[in-house]
Amino acid sequence: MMNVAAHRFSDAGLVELPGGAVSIAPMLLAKRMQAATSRKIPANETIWCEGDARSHIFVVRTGAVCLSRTLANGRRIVLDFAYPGDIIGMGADTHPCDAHTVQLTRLEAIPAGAFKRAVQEDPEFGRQASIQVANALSAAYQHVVVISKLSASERLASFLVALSRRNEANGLSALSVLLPMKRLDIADFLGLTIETVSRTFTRFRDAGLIAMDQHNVVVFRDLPKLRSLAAGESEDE
Amino acid sequence: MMNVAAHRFSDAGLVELPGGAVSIAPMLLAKRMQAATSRKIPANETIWCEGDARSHIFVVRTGAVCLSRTLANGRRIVLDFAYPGDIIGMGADTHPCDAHTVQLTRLEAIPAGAFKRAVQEDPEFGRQASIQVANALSAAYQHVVVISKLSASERLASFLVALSRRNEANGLSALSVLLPMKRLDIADFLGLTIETVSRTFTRFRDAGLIAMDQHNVVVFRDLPKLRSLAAGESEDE
DNA sequence: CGGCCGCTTGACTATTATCAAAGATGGTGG
DNA sequence: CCACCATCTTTGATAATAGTCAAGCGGCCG
Repeated sequence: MMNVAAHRFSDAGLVELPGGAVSIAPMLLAKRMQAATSRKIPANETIWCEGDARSHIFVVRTGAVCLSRTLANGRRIVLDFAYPGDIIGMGADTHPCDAHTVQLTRLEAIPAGAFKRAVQEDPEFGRQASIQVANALSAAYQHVVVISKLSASERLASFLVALSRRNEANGLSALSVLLPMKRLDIADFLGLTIETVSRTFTRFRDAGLIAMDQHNVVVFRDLPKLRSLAAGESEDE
Repeated sequence: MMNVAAHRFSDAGLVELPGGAVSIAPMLLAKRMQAATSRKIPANETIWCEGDARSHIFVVRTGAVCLSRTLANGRRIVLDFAYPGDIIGMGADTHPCDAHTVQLTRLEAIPAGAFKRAVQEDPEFGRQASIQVANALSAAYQHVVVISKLSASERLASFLVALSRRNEANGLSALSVLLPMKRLDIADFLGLTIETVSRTFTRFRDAGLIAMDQHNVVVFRDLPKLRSLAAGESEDE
């Protein structure tokens, strides 16, 4: 239903995904935990850069991570956000994107070699990986849809609804969401500018679709309408 | 370097990919050919629809296939084009997109069951699949970049340059390309309208970047400039 | 030969980006 | 604890790019 690529939980245990974030079931993860070390990273810190050699696979424990690419002339694109439970840094030998924290974040770092070995030794592990990547690819396609065919309002609605659904999947309320990232990150994820994102938030508020006490807490006042917007079912067409 | 997702050849033999197209090495394909039947399909014919149960995996032999999604209100997005050598229709049990021919196309149809069995029986087969999907995901990310941050000219340049590189990879000239698909397909792939695509072709022609005798044959007159455009290195920034 | 389909071109509109500046917010040090 | 500063967000005015609406052109097929 949305663009936040990796935030789909599955009954599978595994994972693999070049640059994107993937969910991992606790038990299978636990099997590999002996090799992992924990790292605590402040907000707005770079975890790796595009082109860096991949040394570790990271599991997000707390906080949030932003995965992005930057073009020659400085234009930046956010490809995905990773939240607790997501795993990031898999795939090719060199990272295809930058990764930075958007708030204080705790990561488990699993050496790339150990992870690779685990995938090779356990065929089921590898099979589940394929499924996860296929899901991530579906999500990336959905991101293409959102960016290429939805208006500013529809894009922001789609972003908020995805966060709402994620809350729901985690047993939290679907009626409010926290926005750990900055407006710039949201804008670059949705292919908009910070001004347009800000104005759209204001319009949503004025239209009674959401309420915002602080600018990183959104309370939904008309979730059905937002969902309809997110699906591109707007009246104008 | 581009968005035409599946058009990356690798030394791997395999494949897997929800909706997208993937290249397959001739030899490994041959091993499975006994189960395949050939189909010849006219232009503008639907191969499958979004939501259909997946019955076969198809290998494109000649022609070209367009993979697309359509939103509730009719807006359409082209996710990928598939050319000879590409394999389409893998992934989930139901197709996540529509597929239609853009010209007379010959397909090899491999029953889904036979394909699945082959993947399960041969671990290396499955491992290569993961790699292919990872590549497809990288390409999808690149598509996101193109659509969210490039101007109309840059998007079209990126499309043309990708076709040029594909020719090159196939031992053909990089200096001209054929466009088997309609303007609408190009527009929906690049997140533009047919009018904008048409105007951009005209501007490229007027600027001496390309020559076009027929509207489906493009001859490059300034490939370096086009490549620079495609990379988003335009002077205006 | 005629009609249809797809491509091109033109005039105008609209959405979003850009440029600019004024509030918030949060953290730091006095 | 408060004040200040840097950073982020919001708001406003204007501009530019691409979309929309409309019409004309051209080739292809019946």
